[in-house]
Amino acid sequence: MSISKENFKKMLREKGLKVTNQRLLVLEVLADHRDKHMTAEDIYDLVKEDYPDIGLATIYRTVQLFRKMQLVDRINLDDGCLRYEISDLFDGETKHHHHHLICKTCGKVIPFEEDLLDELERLIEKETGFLVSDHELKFYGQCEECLKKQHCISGTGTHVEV
Amino acid sequence: MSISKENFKKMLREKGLKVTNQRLLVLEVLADHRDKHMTAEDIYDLVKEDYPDIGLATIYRTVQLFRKMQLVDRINLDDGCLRYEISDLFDGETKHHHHHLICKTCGKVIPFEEDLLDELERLIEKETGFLVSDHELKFYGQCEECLKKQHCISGTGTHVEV
DNA sequence: TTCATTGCAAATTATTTGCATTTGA
DNA sequence: TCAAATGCAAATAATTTGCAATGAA
Repeated sequence: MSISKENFKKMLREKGLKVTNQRLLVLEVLADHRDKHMTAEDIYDLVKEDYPDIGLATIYRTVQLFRKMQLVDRINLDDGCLRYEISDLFDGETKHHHHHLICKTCGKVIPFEEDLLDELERLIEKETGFLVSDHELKFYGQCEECLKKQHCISGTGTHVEV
Repeated sequence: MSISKENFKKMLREKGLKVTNQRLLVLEVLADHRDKHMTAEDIYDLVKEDYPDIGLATIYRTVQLFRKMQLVDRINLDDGCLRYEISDLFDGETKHHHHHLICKTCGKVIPFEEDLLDELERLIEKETGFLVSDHELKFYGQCEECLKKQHCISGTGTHVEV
């Protein structure tokens, strides 16, 4: 099951919510940046290019709404802000849920895909009765480059996309 | 390899750092609350009982130091604050690294132990060259009780220990 | 003595909220 | 028309930081 832009509009209307330019633009920006980890500020700056009057509060309210609609996932890379990415429910492209490898030295964030966790989810459901709907998995360590040059200019820990 | 209280003092001295009452008390509080997820505020309140003059900033600086010393792990349960627990390196008790099941309905946090991730860590190291030193895994969903009484008084989402 | 540490208060910063105004249905 | 949505500014709240005073070695 996949959600298209038209579906999205219908979903809003069905709930008595309104289709606004702001909502469409936020969705578009997120869809155009699949697999990037976007902060509210990042989204804000991009939407501003098309719609200079938008307010940051609207971005926050919109991603909250999208999260409830299961249109975006929130990720936390422990750098002091929350990040958002469009969910695999939107627009079909079957994207496996991925994990993040976070380099403690240079701050780089590397995505890693695999399905081993499905097995674990089933184990949890059997053993605890807890119904899993989502998960977040982060690995901390050192990336290949930083391992090579151990004398790597001791990084800032700032978020870096890969 | 396990770190004792004496080891801890030695580690500090070796680095030219000082053994203070505040540091000893924070360590003690954390050790006495294994498997609880303690906020800085929680630690602060408990240390205050023995040492009423301690400042909150000292708690923050101390857990930062302990993290660098690998004495505590930091966990993020997405409730707006960071939590700390003593690491399995301290005082021997072999505690498996555990994961957290977070109930979206009532906010309960259930620990879950297993070792499946070791396998995954080895896979990552082989495929990406990334050296994993730690991980954090959270599952979101609904706990058994909330599933039963779906009409569960729609929870606050506040952190609840189990 | 001397430099690391502390407590306090002020600063920082991501996110949320109140409210008057605007806008989609 | 009218409730939902927005932009703005102010509020919130966890964490960090500057600095003078304190304390461990």
